[in-house]
Amino acid sequence: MKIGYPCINQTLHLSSSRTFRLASYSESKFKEIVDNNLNALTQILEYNVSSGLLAFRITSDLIPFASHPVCQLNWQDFYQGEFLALGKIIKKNNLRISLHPDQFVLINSLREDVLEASLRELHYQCEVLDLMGLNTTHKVQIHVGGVYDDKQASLKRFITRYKELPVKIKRRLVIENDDRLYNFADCLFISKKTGVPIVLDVFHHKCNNQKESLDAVLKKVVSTWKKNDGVPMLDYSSQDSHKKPGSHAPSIDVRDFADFASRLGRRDYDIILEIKDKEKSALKGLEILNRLKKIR
DNA sequence: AGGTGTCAAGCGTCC
DNA sequence: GGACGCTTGACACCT
Repeated sequence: MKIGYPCINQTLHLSSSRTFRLASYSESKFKEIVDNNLNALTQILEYNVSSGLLAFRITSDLIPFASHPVCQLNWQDFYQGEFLALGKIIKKNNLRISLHPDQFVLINSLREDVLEASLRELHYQCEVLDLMGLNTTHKVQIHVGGVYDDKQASLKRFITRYKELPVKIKRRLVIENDDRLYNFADCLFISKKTGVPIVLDVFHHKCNNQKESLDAVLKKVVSTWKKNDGVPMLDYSSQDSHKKPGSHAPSIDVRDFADFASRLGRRDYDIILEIKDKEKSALKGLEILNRLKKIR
């Protein structure tokens, strides 16, 4: 069982997701920012290793504009050495890595230009993992996408598009249930037709479900992950009690997490805590997992 | 130095 | 049909 957090570390005063405006794009600016981001990522991973946080989501902003036509530099070759060095840290310490393209990546879009941009972005994110020399247990996770006034047709379009993906993307892609449009049952339907593994977002599942028990859902989730996909990944967060349903808590709800963790049983999962104070909550989560392990 | 409007990209909801 | 939310940071320009 590994636990970690997404993208940003608040203890170290550095960022692996610095970016800049498209209007101010230049090759030197690009190199300056990417140098910074790769260096920051190295330090964040080292912090994670020394803290026992062995799961981590790398930011989509690591290489700004990597999938945009404005970027003409062959960054894959230019930063080959840096990527390999990062991969070495990851492999040596047995870290689990994911990436999560944001809301613009929609492989079931009705718009051709959106689909093309999405494929370019997926290609970039998969390439980052490839360049690090990582195997296919390191994943790129997306949501199913839009509904476009016809959920059945949009589900089917996702399936068709998925089947047409290049192997480079397909072997890393996993889907995640969301809080409004496509719930776990929808993801399972897609997974059965395609074999795509499912990242269960436990919090979204609470918001949007068909009354399946957590245990029943987890059992099904596990069956979607094959040997080459590694241990199933979960996203966890809890409700901000001061905000409307669906809002992420500022800090981990220790009791809720302990309750959730105790229901995971003996099966193995890697968990990303999507909580605003990042590594601070992840460290509390790690402590809870360690305590549970001792009791068992 | 600190404040703030804005940023490559989409979609759904609300009015 | 336009504004806003998602979820949020950080750039870039202003004072």
